[in-house]
Amino acid sequence: MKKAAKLKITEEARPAHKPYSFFEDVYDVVRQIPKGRVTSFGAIANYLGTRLSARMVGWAMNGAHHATPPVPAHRVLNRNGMLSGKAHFATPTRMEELLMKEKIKVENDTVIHFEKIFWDPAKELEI
DNA sequence: GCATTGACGAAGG
DNA sequence: CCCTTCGCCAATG
Repeated sequence: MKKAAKLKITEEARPAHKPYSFFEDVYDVVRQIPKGRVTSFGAIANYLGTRLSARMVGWAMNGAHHATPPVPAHRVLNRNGMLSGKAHFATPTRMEELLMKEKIKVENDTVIHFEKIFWDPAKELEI
């Protein structure tokens, strides 16, 4: 489901009690990341058609905490496979722990074999 | 309403 | 190869 999220943002605005559709799109993609796999902000942004707005994906994750159903934000890393958002979790080690549970090895705040378990929505999901 | 700030990323020096 | 700058755009002061 590739849609003009960018346009919907400005159009639908946000009802406050409801998140931006762009955010929902991000959440939707993140929720579809297979267990044991990870992706990057850029990949998601690219899938949504806003390749140059990877920051927005990160910003979207800000609301992922109170999003329902829950969003596995720990599977989203920066392009280097680093746990850039671990500071935003309940505890600084929460993100790493969640990844470890999925057999994903983390070392020095970076996912090992990142390219190997990388999951590109634009490629794996729909095109 | 302008300025600053990001869970980013690519390009330039 | 490391560091800086710039683009992107919503949110916040």
